Amino acid sequence: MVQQKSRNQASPAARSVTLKDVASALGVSRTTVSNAYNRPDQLSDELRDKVILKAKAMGYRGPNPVARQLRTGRTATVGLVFSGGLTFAFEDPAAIAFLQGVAAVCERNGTGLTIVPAEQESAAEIMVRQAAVDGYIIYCLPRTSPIFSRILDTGLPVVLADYGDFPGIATVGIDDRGACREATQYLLDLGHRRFGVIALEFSADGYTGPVGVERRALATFDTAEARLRGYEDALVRAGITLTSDAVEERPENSETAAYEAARVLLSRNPRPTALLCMSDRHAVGAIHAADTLGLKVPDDVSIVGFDDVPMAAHVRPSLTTVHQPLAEKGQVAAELLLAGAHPDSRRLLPTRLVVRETTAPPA
Amino acid sequence: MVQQKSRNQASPAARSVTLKDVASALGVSRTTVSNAYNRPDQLSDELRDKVILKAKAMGYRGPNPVARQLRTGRTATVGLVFSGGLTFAFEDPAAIAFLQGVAAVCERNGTGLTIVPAEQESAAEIMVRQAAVDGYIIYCLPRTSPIFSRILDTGLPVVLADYGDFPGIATVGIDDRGACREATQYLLDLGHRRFGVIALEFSADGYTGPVGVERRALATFDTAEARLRGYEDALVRAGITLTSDAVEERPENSETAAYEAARVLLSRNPRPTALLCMSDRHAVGAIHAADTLGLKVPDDVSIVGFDDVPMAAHVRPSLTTVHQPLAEKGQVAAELLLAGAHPDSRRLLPTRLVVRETTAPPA
DNA sequence: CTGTTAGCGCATTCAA
DNA sequence: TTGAATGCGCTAACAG
Repeated sequence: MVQQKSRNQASPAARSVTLKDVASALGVSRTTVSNAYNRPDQLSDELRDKVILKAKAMGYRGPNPVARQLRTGRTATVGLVFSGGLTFAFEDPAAIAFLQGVAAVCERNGTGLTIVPAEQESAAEIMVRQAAVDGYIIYCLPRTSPIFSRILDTGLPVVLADYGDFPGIATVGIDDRGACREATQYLLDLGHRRFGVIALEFSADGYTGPVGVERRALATFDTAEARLRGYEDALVRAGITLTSDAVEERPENSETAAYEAARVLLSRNPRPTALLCMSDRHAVGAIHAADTLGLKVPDDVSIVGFDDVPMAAHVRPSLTTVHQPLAEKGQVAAELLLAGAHPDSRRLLPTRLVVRETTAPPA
Repeated sequence: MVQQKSRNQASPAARSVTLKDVASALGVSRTTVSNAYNRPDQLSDELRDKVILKAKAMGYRGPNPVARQLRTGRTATVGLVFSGGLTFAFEDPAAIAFLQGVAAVCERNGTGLTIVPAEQESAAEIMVRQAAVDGYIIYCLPRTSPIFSRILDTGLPVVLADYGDFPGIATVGIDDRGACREATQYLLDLGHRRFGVIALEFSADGYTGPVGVERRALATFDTAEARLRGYEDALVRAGITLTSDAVEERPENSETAAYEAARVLLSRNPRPTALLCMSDRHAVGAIHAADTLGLKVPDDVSIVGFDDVPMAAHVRPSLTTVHQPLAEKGQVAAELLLAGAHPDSRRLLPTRLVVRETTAPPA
């Protein structure tokens, strides 16, 4: 039986040609072959061509990336961790825009991008263990997630996106609280006095319903808490109290979820004249709910979203919403990481209220 | 100056603790430490705990993934190559749905997913060289792209998505031609006789305008050509000829691009009573164009899309379109790859025409 | 249950 | 320009 010398290797794949093989077949040193690929200026064009040609003829596929990574200590790849599973991530326009920003920088930089799902914790832990990356960007992962500490354990540079603040780790985000304060103030200035809030999840436990102090105390997602505070800032200043049943939490960022929440809020008596939503998808669901309740937007109820995803401008009526630079957030996150993710890095990106058609003075 | 023994290593990062260090500090063998992490059943719980504890105390971060990859010959990561740049990819609902499918399978399988951008060819070649993956899924990359041959050169398993046919490589796709034939037949049955087509790109050169035989001869994207053929199949059978100026190619899959194309087509005399679009985004742009031209959809003009992305059901009027299982396509691609991407694998997924509100008999 | 041995494939000094 | 030597950090046979 024709058989190669048995190798101490697990992979059943046929042993392939290595740089060494090419070198010896050619009677040159390994260095020379390596240089032919990686440092063309270190040898004569003639020799280089000869090497490459021979390599091709022998079926050499070029330097093995893994071996190079081990040798150089760099993978030229960043890891991106999403919470809530990839299915969620790729359905959420905000997450996609963020991803797009990250990807753009990676692309420009010749850096790979590895997606690490954090849906099932067990799987995620394995992923983090086995992923060959030079650093991580963490998007929307609850502080309490075990993945979080796993990643920190790797000792690799980390950038956090959309975390209020995290001493000792680089972060990028927006002033959620200020943005929401501004949006609410706008509604107050229009004359609104009765408000309802459709909130994103405070904690990754699937809770659905009104949000009271106990609920907020347990918050592991900074975003929801910061935004709610922003709403309150403005309301309190106007002498208005937001009762817990004026705030409906919906863990899922979908139109459907918000639809139901809006129906709950709009059925209260007295009915709120304005709905503050923590995402545009929620806002769209709220518009739909108002519609089916026979309420006109914005005449009977004003609605404000958050994010300013492309859809916000396209729905009818078009959405008044807080614009945040989602793709840019991704870009900055990637840039920060590529620059080493200095622990003191803190980038706050600007937001602005975009007034469109879903807001008006109350009837 | 306190200085470690100089190391033959490029990375300026501080040398970190290795498995070997832990082993010697503990007076056990490297195997034992390795086993403590990878094969808990190979040593006593007691010893294992001792090892892990000591490792932690020493600041050992666990087995280095790259070293493991080199050693095992597996990276447990698949590469996903998109054409047209990531910015495009993450903006295109169809691409995202595909990605979602791929990601879901990877997640389930504990496999990483590395996105390889193929926007700039030079950068992409570098990426392919340096990416540590066990195989590639190629989505929408023109046959003529140099990346294509680079990837084939790696000798790694490859699965092609949405390529008509490719001898010797595993593929997954749909029967574009048949699906379009069916959609067209439906319009014919409604009584339509004058058609316009808004086409996706035939070749990645940015060409915009009517599509004649010369243009089609150069096609490097199978999808556009197959779909156009499908339209023609049905038309020819009905004795109708599609002239080249009844087909407007728009390389960009956006509402805006289609809007313009539709204005061109709907300005022809006689005006087509039906528009066949190769994507839902194109169809939505066409609806918009009809609207601004004062034409009612579907009374004055029927419009058919392709893909059945979520938006298709939500726009008003809701879109009659060809449904294709986008996420499932991604799933199958990933499954095929994980199963070794046998060159003979060919999976054709079912499509179906979803009739909604944008089609009706001609006036 | 534990240790010994032998590389995985490469890039990088340093000397010639 | 080129080559020899070295080890990146780990895992899997295999033997004890």
